[in-house]
Amino acid sequence: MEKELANHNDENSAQDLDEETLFLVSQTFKALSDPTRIRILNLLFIKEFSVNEIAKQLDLRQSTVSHQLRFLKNLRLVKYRREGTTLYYSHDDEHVMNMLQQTIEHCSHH
Amino acid sequence: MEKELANHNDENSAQDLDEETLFLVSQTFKALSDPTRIRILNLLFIKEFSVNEIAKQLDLRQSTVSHQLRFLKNLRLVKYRREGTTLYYSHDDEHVMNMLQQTIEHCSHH
DNA sequence: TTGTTATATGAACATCTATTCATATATCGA
DNA sequence: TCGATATATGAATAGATGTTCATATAACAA
Repeated sequence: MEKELANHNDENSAQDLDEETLFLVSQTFKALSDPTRIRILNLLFIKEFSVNEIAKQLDLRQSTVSHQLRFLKNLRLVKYRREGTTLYYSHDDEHVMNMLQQTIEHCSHH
Repeated sequence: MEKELANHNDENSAQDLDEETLFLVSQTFKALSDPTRIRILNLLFIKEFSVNEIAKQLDLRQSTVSHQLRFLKNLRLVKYRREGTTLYYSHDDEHVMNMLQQTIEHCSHH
C-alpha cells in the first residue's frame, strides 16, 4: 500500500478538483473580480447601506446596484434587513471579506 | 479636529478605492475566477509542470494552456524555467496561492 | 384607494472572455 | 541545414457579463 497523499482524490491519477468545488471557487472569485462589486463590498466594510445610499456614494445607477446586490446575495456574500420600503444591505461572509481586505491591502502598495 | 479614521482617503468624503488599486484587485480575482486557471494553479501546488504535461493532466488543448499561462504570467502568478525546448511552469505568488488554497478548502465542504 | 418612495426585474446592447484552429517561433540533435 | 518537438501567437467564434432604460412590485402614509 502506497503512502497516502494529502490529496483526497482517487481514480483520476490526479489532484484535480471535483466539479462542484471548482464551480463554487470560481464563483466566489468571480464575485470579487468586478470593480463595481468590489466597490460595493468595500463600502460595506464600514456599515450597512441602503441601495440608494450605495448608488449615491459610488455614483452608480440604482438598477446597477440592485443587479449587483442580487448577484452578491445569491452567493450569500451580502444580506439585508428591511425597514419600511428601505432595504439595508450588509456583508455576510467573513472569509470573503477577509480575502478582499487582504488583497486591497496587498494591492494598494503598488 | 475630528478623530482620524482608519481609512486613508480624503477629498471624496468616502472610502472609495483609487482606480489603480481597484484595477489590480479586480485583476487578481479575475485570474482566480476561471475554472481552467484554477485547475492549472491547483496542479502547480504539487510541483512544476511543462505546458504539455499540464495539458495532458487536465485534458486541455496545448494552446488553451499556453494562453492561460500567458495570462497568469502577466500577473506574475506563475514563472517558468527553460530546459531545452521545454518550459517548466511553477507558481510565483504566495499570497494568491494561499487565498486559492483557503477558498478551495472552504468550498470543498459544500 | 391613491400617491410616493424604494427596490427589483427583464430586455436589449455593447463589450469582454475563453477556446479553437492554423501557423509561427524556438531549441536541439543529426 | 533539416527534421522533430515544445511552445507561443493571431484570428475567428461562441458565449458570458455589466450596464442601461423602462417598467413592475412592494411598503407605507394620507
